[in-house]
Amino acid sequence: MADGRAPSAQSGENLLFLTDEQLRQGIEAMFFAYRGFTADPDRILSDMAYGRAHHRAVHFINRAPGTTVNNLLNILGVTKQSLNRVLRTLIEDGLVESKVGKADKRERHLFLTEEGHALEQKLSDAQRVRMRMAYREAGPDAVAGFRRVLEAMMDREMRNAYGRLKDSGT
Amino acid sequence: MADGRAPSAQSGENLLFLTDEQLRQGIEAMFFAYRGFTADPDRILSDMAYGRAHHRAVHFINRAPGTTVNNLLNILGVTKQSLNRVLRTLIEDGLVESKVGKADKRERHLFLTEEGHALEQKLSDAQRVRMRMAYREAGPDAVAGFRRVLEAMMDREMRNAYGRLKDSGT
DNA sequence: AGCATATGTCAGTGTTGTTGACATTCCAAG
DNA sequence: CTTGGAATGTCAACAACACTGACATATGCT
Repeated sequence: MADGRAPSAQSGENLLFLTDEQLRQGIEAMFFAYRGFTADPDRILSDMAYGRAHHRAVHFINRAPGTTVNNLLNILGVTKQSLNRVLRTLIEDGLVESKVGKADKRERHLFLTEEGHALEQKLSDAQRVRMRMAYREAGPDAVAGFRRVLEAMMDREMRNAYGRLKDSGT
Repeated sequence: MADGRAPSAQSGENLLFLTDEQLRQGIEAMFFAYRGFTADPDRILSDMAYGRAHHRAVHFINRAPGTTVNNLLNILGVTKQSLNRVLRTLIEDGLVESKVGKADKRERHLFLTEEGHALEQKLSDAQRVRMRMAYREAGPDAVAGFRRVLEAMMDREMRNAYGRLKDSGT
C-alpha cells in the first residue's frame, strides 16, 4: 500500500514526487470539505420543500439572468428532464420567471423574482460566511493555491464555463 | 448585489478584504471541481451495479481496515440504514468481509476481500490520476494552500476525522 | 435483572438523477 | 410554400440513495 515513496529528500520543489499517501489525503480533504461546503445551505433548504438542486439552479440564474434552459443545462451537467422538475417547482412557487425568447420562441429565458432573489441571498450568505472564514484562516497565498488546484481539477468544459462566469462577474 | 467592495487598493496582505465576487468564484470553483473529482470513479461505477456510496464505503474500509460499522457511520455522515444497504450488497458480492468483534461481539469489523481491494485500486487509481495532474499543474505551493483552505472549510468533527486518518497513514 | 449500546432490518418517503415519448418551434432544402 | 430535421422544452415512469420511524437481536455493563 505504502509504495510510491518519495525517492530522496528535498526534491519536491520542481520534480514534484507525489506519493499515493499525499494524493489520498487530498482526496479525503476534498470529500470532507465538500460536506462542510454544502452543509449550511442544505440545512436552510431542508426546512423548505427544496434541495441542493434548487440551490444550484437559483445560484446560476442569479449569476446569469436571462440565461436559457439549455445554457443552464450545460453548466449544471444534468439532463433537461431533471432540471425541468426543479425549474417547474421554482416557477410555480414564484421564485423564478420564465420568459419566451423574442428572437427564438423555443427558448425560455430565466429570471429570479424578488422572492427568488431573497432565497438566493439567504443561501449564498450562509455559504459565503463559511468560505470567508476558511479564506481568512488560510490566508491569501493559500487561497490563490486553492483556486489554482481546483481549476486544474475541473473537466475542460467545466473550466470553460467557470472562466466565462468568472469574467462576466467583473 | 455588488456591495462588499474592497475599500482601498493594496490592502489585501493581512487585512484580507474579501469581496462577495471573490467568494462566489471560490464557491463556483468548488462546485465545478467536485464534479471533476467524482467524474472518473462515477464512470467506472456506473458500469457496475454500484454508485458513489459504494465507492466511499470501500475507500474508507481500505483506509482503516477492521473499522466498525459505527465508526464508518461517523466518517461517512449517513444513517445506518443508508450505509447498511450499501454494505449488504458489498458483502453479498464478496467485496467486503464482516467479522464479529473479539473483544466486543456486538461490533462488526469490516475488511476488504481480494476482490474488494481490486475495485478500490481501480477507483482510487482513476481518482489519483486526476489529482496528480492537478497537483503537478498547480505546483507544490498551491497544493499546500489548497489543503489549508479545504481543512478550514470542514466542520469540526470532520476535521478531527480527517486528522486521525491523516496521522494513521504515516 | 435491567438498561444501554451496536448492529441489522422493514416500511415509507423525498430529492435527484435517469430514459423514453412527445409537443412546439425554427430553419433550410426541395 | 411545404416538409423534414434539429433544437427546445414538457410529461411520465423508474432507479439510486438519502431520510425517519419502529422494531428485533445480541451483547456489555452495573
